[in-house]
Amino acid sequence: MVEIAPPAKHTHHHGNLREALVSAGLSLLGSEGAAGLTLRKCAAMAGVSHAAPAHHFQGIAGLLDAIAARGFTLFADAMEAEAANGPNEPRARLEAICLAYFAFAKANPALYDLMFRQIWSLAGKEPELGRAGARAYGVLAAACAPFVTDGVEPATIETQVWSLIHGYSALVLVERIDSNRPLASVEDLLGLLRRLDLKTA
Amino acid sequence: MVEIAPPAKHTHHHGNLREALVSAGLSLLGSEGAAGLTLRKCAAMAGVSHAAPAHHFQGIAGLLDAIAARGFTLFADAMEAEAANGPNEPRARLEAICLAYFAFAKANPALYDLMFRQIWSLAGKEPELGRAGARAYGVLAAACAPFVTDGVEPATIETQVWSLIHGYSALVLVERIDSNRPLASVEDLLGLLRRLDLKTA
DNA sequence: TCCTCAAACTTGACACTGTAAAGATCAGGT
DNA sequence: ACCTGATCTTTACAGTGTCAAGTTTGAGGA
Repeated sequence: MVEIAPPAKHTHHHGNLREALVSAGLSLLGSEGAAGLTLRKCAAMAGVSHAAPAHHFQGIAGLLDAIAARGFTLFADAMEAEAANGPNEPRARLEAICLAYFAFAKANPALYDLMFRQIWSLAGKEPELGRAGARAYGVLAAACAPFVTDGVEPATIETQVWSLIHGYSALVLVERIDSNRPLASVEDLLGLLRRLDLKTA
Repeated sequence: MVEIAPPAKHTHHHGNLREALVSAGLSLLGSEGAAGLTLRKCAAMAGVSHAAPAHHFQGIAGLLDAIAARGFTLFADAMEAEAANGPNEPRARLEAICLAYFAFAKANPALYDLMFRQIWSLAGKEPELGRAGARAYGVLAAACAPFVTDGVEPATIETQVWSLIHGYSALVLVERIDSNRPLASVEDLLGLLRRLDLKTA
């Protein structure tokens, strides 16, 4: 339980409390999992009283939203980086992004879980979370675009790809259902994507 | 908050407390969502003291496991029923099961969420939950069998199908990520499954 | 029949959670 | 200089799960 960015000289105001609380939350999520993410622990890490986070984010839901928004930003960054590194060919690009998607979920299971839990509760407000989520969606949608053949909605391809990789990630995080028959590898999963038609325009 | 199966004449022993607690949990999950599922509320519904559930299930995790196990049983029942009603043709059967899968998730969002959350924490023990989960997996695996062509592992097809429908269900429960582009319909999603090869043996 | 004893449940306490109201402190404008 | 509003603290409270210790019940043996 290390203090994150404590004030140099103790003033009453923290200076960058919002940032410190989100960082503390990400840290707790990584070290202790979802159960360890607490208003009071975040407050302690940031070196403020336990009621300070509730004040800034008006309740724990707001803090979770902010953490999830940061998560989506990191998520989009990771996918974009992977896409930029690989070859500029549609199928390879899509697969690279899917692999980055899965790698992120596997590396940050509690955060990934929180992200998709929080984006549900967002009822129109919390624009930061909405924007971060939309950006992540955009990265994947762009990779899907070359596979949108004439007469089919882009949403169809996007939903198919997103469902497939999200479902696989969720199932892997959850371990296998039937321990007698373990899940296939990511590469095997992507076999289904290779059946998508490439637009021939 | 209605009492479930209260004892006719008040004896010290409840008689069928385990059953009453699981039913109470399912009821709470349906009416108030995950946040409303509480040891103490379940106890009140079953007409026992707040510590009784913890005694039977040694902690709330045990109660959640039992509820999730019941959920997987209902889940497998629903998929089997749908498969039995439809035509005995591989593709139609697989699609019917996927639609039943999605319908169950949509009808019982909190329960569906709990099921996949709990099956993760099960560390080898809690055989009831493991068995119920394996049965549900078996229903879907059986529907996948006709698509297992020579040279590919059954787990590959099963993982592809399970990931696709689970991912879609999870995304729908979570609402759309980018509200500017809503998710495609289930039927559109199943378009990807129609690209699977049928075994020609 | 009565006794014993283990299991089922209750009671009471505890630590911890999020929330709310009210007070203290500080920054900045007039 | 003084007010004003935002920031943070203090204090209190209801609710959560868990634990230890006590009470009741029912079943099985002497």
